[in-house]
Amino acid sequence: MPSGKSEGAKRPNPSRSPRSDSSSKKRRWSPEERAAKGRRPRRRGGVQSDFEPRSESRDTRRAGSWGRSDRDVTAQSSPRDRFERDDRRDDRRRFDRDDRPRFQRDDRSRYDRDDRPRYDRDDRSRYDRDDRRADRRDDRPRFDRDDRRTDRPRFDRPRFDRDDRRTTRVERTPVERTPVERTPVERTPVERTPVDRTSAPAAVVTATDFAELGVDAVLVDRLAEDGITTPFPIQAAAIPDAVSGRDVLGRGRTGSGKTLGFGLPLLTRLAKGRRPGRSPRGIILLPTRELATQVSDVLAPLGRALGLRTVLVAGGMSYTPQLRSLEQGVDVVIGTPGRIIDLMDRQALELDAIEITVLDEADHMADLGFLPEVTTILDAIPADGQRMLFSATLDRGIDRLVATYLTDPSTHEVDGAQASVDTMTHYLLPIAPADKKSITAEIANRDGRTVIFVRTQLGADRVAEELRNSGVMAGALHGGLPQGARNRTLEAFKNGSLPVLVATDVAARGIHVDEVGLVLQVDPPADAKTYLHRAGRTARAGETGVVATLVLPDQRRQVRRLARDAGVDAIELKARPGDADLAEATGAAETSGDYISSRDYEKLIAPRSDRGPRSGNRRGGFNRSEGGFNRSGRGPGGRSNRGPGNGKPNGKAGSGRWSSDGRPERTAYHSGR
DNA sequence: AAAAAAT
Repeated sequence: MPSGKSEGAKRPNPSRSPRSDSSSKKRRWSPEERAAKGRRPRRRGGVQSDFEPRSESRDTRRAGSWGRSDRDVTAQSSPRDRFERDDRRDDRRRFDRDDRPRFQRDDRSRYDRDDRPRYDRDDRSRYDRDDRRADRRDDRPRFDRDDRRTDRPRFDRPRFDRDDRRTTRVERTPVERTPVERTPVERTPVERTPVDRTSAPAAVVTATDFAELGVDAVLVDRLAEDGITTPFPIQAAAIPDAVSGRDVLGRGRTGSGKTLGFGLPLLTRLAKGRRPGRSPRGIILLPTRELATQVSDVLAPLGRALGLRTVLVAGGMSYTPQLRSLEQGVDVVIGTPGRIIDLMDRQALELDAIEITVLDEADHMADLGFLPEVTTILDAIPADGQRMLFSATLDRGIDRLVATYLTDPSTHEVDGAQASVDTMTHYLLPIAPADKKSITAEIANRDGRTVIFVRTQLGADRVAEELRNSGVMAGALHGGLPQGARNRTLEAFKNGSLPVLVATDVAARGIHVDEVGLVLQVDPPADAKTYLHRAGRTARAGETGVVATLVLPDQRRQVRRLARDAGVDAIELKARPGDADLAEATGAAETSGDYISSRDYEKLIAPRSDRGPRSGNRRGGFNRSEGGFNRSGRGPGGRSNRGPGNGKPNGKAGSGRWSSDGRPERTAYHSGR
């Protein structure tokens, strides 16, 4: 087998492995050879692309034009375009594949590898993995997967739907669903699209109290006891249709009162058509346990006033109370998808008597990670019932759910998906990477409640710990914590003993805490929707609030764009530690540096001495009765680590039971100096 | 990436 062109040496190129029969591998043609044989130049896998003959002179290429397609030339002529494209993976890939000059490529990868990300990335991914494994490894994934597989067939159907949806949507929906019982009278065509798009809600709101909206008189009285007499815009808009039994899509900005928007009509309708039987007739699905708990806390007392029983069905909590409630019979299930399916599998929960279904944070529930479970539940619910989807950001993502599960919904949007313009101030804070920790600490050290958002669970733990090391009392909240710790941390934050909450996006949506004066995004949000939801933890129900986002040099473009997409008019303010500007904008204050031991923190979050789940009479999200609280702890054992005098019997803290719920004692004893 | 069920 003569090898094409010998260079004198007989040995094959040592870098090429021999074939299995130990004959030498065929040598690649050089570009010139390829050309001579009428082949097109190789496009990948070789070094030759740089030597490819081109029309442009070398100088031209050096000047930055690697393009030979019109596209690239265009891109080159508009630097802005080029950069924007550069941000996107697809394009990056395209550049790689094509003939991007080598120096560019090397440049980038060297930057990636060496500079910023190295320990960041390595550390993080390693920890993340471990973290995840610790959380999930042995038990969950296998089941999850199996579960999902069984879901898939069911889930494939919607995909099928997707193609059909546009054309057959109108005919198809009625066919699949059994004819609706509701009388046509209730569905006046005129009411079909009462979209209230207005930033001046008062002009549109006609009803001045809940009774006029059709809410049950008992509920109206009960609400009045709490001082709730005037409906918020989203409530005024959505409640009448919802009470009449129509399917509803509701969008109202964060903190605008959506919970009552669907809760009141749900309870009103169930109270009206009382029906014997133990199976629940209403169900409300939510994406996080905290949110489910909160909604349950709001609606349980209202339901009780009507003689309607509710049950909170969410993971991480004891089965027994949930099972017992279901056994005794409940009217409304409020919960998260996983445990609901769990109890369905155990035959403890039947959904075949459900008349009203609500998806809160519906766009999130339509996310890929949630959709299978959500559809599993929706498929188990009789098709002729009423369905309501609510969120601050209702976007196209819910189309499939709407097409499959809703009939002729009426849509109510109030103030669109935007942040409230007049009560929220947004800052983008470009900072130097080296300042990130100290600026975070200074901002967190402000007076009042602060929520800090980070991207990962590990990040939440780390930032909270760093803050305590700088003398700022802060606690982490994320899905990797035991449920008990999650509850107690949030409770401490609500009652004021914990001024700073460092959270993942588990707390991005829906969670209501009064008087959160500032939201600080240490990691930028994943998208504009997340920006809005995170921001919505402040400036709730008429309060004012500040949203500050730290921006590292290479995040500027991305974050500006996010803010723009979120419809936010943000002020950019370059920040250095100690800046007067920063202090004025955010209330940032120099930290004491007096480190707070993990022990002092654990005391703060320690389990209450009286066991048992939550006492039923906890006030829900709509009270504004919280008093003030002390600022961050100053110094080890600082007095402010104790709860404030707000009546919480927290005295028995130090019980040491904290470690018993499986959380390893942190070795926080490396002081930052 | 996070969240959501644990036997």
